[in-house]
Amino acid sequence: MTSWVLHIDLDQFLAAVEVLRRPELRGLPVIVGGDGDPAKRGVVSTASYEARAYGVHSGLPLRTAARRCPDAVFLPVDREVYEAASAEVMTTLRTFGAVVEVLGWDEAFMAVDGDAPEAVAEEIRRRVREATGLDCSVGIGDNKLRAKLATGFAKPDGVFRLTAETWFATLGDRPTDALWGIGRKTARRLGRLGIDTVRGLADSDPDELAARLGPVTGPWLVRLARGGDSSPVTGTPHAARSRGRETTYQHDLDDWDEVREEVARLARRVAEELAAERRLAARVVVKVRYAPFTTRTRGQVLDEATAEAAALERAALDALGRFTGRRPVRLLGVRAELER
DNA sequence: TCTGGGGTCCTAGGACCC
DNA sequence: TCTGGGGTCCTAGGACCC
Repeated sequence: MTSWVLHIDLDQFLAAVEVLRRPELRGLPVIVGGDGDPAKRGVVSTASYEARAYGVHSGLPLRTAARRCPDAVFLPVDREVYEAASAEVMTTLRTFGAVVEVLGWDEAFMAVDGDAPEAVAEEIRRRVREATGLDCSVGIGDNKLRAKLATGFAKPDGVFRLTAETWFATLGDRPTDALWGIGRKTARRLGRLGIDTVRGLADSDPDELAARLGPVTGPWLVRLARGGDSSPVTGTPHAARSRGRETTYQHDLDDWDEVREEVARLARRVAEELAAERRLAARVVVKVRYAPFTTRTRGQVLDEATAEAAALERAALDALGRFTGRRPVRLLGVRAELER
């Protein structure tokens, strides 16, 4: 009996949920992001396939999206609705009796045994569609990494299998940032070392890369390019290591009294959430993003672990006091690192 | 391209200790 | 007193992902 990993990924999730409750939007370019006003600061969370045809994608500033696709329907992010839809999908996946590892709102891994993973994948897609009205794609792999990457080839609304045998034929000539964990910056660093493709990275010397990119990162990158991944699919959700809140202001704050007030407010909000989850903060980190987008952080260790609002507020304000710059601020954040 | 908000993990450098 | 080397811990920053 063969063991398989399936990676399930909902297609254009946020946009698809919005179309479900407003069927008249079907077939239109739909862009979900920020508070739905493309004139404001914010980015695209999800664009429907119709909107993607205009070059709109996740992470694109809303203003730019509006310029590229002026006829799009812009909608605000509605967390609760997506969380509910996501929960329904995950419940459906659990009806298979396999281990399900949730990876966020719209993704999950499943560990499946047998000789017909494609049949299981199609059955998953059928049940999800029936229960929720949502389409998903399924990647099949002999480990999590290959299953995850397979999904990119399965989309939209399909199934794709990627194994050790087909790895290099499928991905060998692709740029290194096709891999899960390599982004633009790392791809450019690798490029400067003469490594441009997945195959090139796979053929690199792990020790050489360790010396240049770090003792853990170097060898890990080579393993990644070879498709190696021995991490298990785990159903046990792991406890959060940190909890935070941050806000980008529509207009920069230049009054430092207001900055202090906002940091205190964010700290109290984090404290509320910690108390509700019965977790304690060990350290508080304040983040300040100045108007030209330079970001600085300062941390403050707590005398004892706590979820008390007054203590978190005091620590956050202490940390804020250690910032030297008094330039206009576009974002403030407070994050609690939790006691293990 | 005027760039969200929620996270996680790794690295470099300094402090400190023997 | 111009001074080594190794280990460990902490902090700030960076990269990445959804």
